[in-house]
This record gives sequence, structure tokens and C-alpha cells, in this order.
Amino acid sequence: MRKTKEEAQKTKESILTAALSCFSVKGYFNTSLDEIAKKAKVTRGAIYWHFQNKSEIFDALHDSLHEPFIQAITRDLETDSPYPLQQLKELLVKLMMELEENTAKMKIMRLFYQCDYSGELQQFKKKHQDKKLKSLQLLQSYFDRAKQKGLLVAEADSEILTLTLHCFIKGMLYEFLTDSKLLNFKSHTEALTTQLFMGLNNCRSACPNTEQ
Amino acid sequence: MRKTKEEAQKTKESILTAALSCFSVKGYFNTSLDEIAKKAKVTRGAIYWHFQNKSEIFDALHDSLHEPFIQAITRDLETDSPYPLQQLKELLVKLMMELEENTAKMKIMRLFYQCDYSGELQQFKKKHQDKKLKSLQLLQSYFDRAKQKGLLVAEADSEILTLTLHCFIKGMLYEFLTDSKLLNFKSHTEALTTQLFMGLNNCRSACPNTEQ
DNA sequence: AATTATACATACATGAATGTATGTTGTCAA
DNA sequence: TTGACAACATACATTCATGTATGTATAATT
Repeated sequence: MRKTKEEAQKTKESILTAALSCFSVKGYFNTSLDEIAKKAKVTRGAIYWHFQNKSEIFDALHDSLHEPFIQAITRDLETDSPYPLQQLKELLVKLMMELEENTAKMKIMRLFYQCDYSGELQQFKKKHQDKKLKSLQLLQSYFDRAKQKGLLVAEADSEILTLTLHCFIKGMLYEFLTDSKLLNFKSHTEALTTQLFMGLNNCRSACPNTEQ
Repeated sequence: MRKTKEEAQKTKESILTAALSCFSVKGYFNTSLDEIAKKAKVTRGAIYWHFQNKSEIFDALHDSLHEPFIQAITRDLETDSPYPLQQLKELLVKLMMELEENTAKMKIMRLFYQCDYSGELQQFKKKHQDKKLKSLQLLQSYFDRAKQKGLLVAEADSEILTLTLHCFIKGMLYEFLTDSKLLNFKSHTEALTTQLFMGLNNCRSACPNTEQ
């Protein structure tokens, strides 16, 4: 019953997708390894061969989500738009729209927004928060660029702006992911983000009278 | 070993606070009724006398949090300020500040932000979402008033404004509650909220040139 | 003052999940 | 081609939480 290396890799991935499916239906703490095994059509023995325990599956899923996100921002930052905030807004709307079509990603995100890092998951809390900090630093560089280009009023604090944006995104995603009725991707993403940027974008052109 | 009615009420409350304490340390799904009982210095028998099961304790905690929130808004709406958005902003900042000093409330909120409504908690998801909707309607009335008073531009959509604000609050609270390092009540609450309202407040006086 | 129902504590039965130990089969390397 | 080890499956032991059934003392009721 030994399998080829590629086959083994396939079963590992099937375990991950089965776990995600179970988690998104019954939640992390309410799914047993046996349920995951049955969904993946293996036994618990296979899971214990590929992972140490359930929490390691959890962490593996987080990795698969965050890396592409960081990369998307990093790549976008390579182009130096004359209007960094416009660029940022478009990137965010684009990422949100992509999210809607990628149900697997939505399930993973929902998992991390809803779970509490208690019990066996405590060990990952700091690690995952550090990843978040990294992405925040990337976001801030958009505001820094805008300021350098003189697009923001002098008093604007790029850190405050970043945090405000971050809180908004977090809340919007939270609502998208946990309450399917309140927000609607197609009709609200663009409208809400535009509304927010109206404030973040406290620039001279938007309010020409406030300066000069 | 029978107790007086008031004594019984006290044990019920001690069970609730013990449960909250346990939940905030180990999470809902990782605390057993026996742990709660020990913390409250009773036995599981006492818990099963006062509550049907663990999830009913969870729901009782939610009630104790949301009712005062609704009441605070309702009472604030009784005074008809000439500047409704200013009034709203001040109320929000005030509520956030109060939150910081009320560690019990913070623990309850953290519980509901982090938990996933799966397993035995599914039954409460809709109920709790309906409560949220109610509070959203209350918030929207601030924007409606602002519009009636001619403080918003004609295109402003009070629903979009409310949702944007809601997402921001949600995200800010989420960060406050789950990541103690990122945000700081004293220094950030006012700054971020002010920043946000700069955008929500898309009124004539802020940008006199856009109208008339 | 006797009775009853309350407010629990104790005891028990059950089930479910975990981790590990061990078995088995096939692959790959030499 | 044949060990040796990889990739699991199976079996077992243990723990632990839940729900319920039952016991009990005492406050409240009459």
C-alpha cells in the first residue's frame, strides 16, 4: 500500500482541501480528524503521517492564503503610479473582486476571521499577527508615496491613514465573510471603498480651498 | 442545601462571570462545563440547573452586552443636535473609551468577534445578526438627520455612509480586541475616527466649492 | 408543622476524540 | 532482487466531556 511520492503529495493536498471544507462547515474546533479523513477518503493514519495534529493543518492553510496576498501588493508596488492612492484603491477593489470568485480563499479567510486563537491555536497567534504587520507596512508605502508627490495635505499622517484604511478593510471583509446578507460584493465593494477614500484622500485637489 | 432566591440568583451570576473568564482565556469550545463550575465554586449540577447547556450561557452573555449598546444610542438620539455627525462621532469615541475601562465588556466583545458560530452556536447566528441590523438602523438615522438639515451633499447615500462607518468600527474594534499591540485606545480612537469622519462628512462646509 | 418544591451535589452511563503502537504493502535505492 | 523504508491502515488505550438520573438539605408554602 505504499504510494509514489507524487501520489503522497496528492493525498496531502486532498487532506488540506478536505480539512478546509470541514472547517468551513462545522468550524475548526467542531471537526474531528476522523471527519477530515473520511472526507479525504483516507484514515486518520494518513493525516498523522503528513501532519503532527489538527493545528498544523490550520497553520498550513494560513500560509497558503497570506503569501499570495503579500506578493500581489509587492508586485503592484513595482509600478510607480502618479496617483498612488488611486492605484491603491483600484488594487483593493480588484483583490476583493477576485476574492468573490475564489470560494476556497473565501473559506480560508472566513476561517481566520472567525476562529479564536485559543487552546492549541495560541501558538500561531503571534506568527499570524506578524504577517499582518508586514502587509500593513506595504500598504503604508502607498500613502508615503502620495505624500512625497505632494498629494496629501501637510498634516496628513501616513500611519493614521494606513490604520484607518486597515480597520475599514478588516471590517468590510469581516462582514462580507460572516454575514452574507448585509454586504454584497458587486454593489458595495466599490461604493464603500470610494466613500472611504474620499476621506483618506484629503488632498488639495479634492478640497482646493483648504490650502493655497 | 437549598438556598434563598437571591442566593440562587447570585450563583447564576457567578456562573456567568466564571464562564466569561474561562471563555476569554481558553475560548468557548475549549472550556468545559467542569472548568466553569470549578471557577464559580459550584458543581456542574448547578450549571445544569440554571442553564440548559453551554451554548445558553453564551447567548446570555450576548444579551448582557448588546442591550446597553442599543440603549445608549437610543438615548443619545433623543437630543437633536444641530450637527448630527459631530454628535455621532462623539458618541462613538465616548463608547469606545468607556469600553477600555470595562474589562468585562471587552471580554464579552472579544468572545463574539473571535468565535465562529458553528456547531451548537449556529442557532444563535441569525439572532445575533438581527440585533446588529437593529443597531445599524439606529446609526443610519444620524446620517438621515444630517441630510435633512442640508449638511450633506445631495448625492450622499445615507445607507452607504452607514455601512462604511460600520465596517470601520467593526474593523477597529476587531483590532482593539484581538491585537493589543497594533492599536491603542487612548492615542488611536480619536485620531482614526476623526480621519474617517473627514470622509463621511462630505458636506458643504468642508468642501464649499463642490456645491453652490 | 408538615409538605413540597427548590437549588443544588453526587454518581453514573455513554460516546467521542486523541495519540500511539503496530501491522501491511508497495516503492525505491543499492 | 532484496532489504529497508515510506505511506499509509488498523487496532488499542486513555482521557475527557456531556447529559441525565438520583440524592439531599432547606427555604417557602399551607
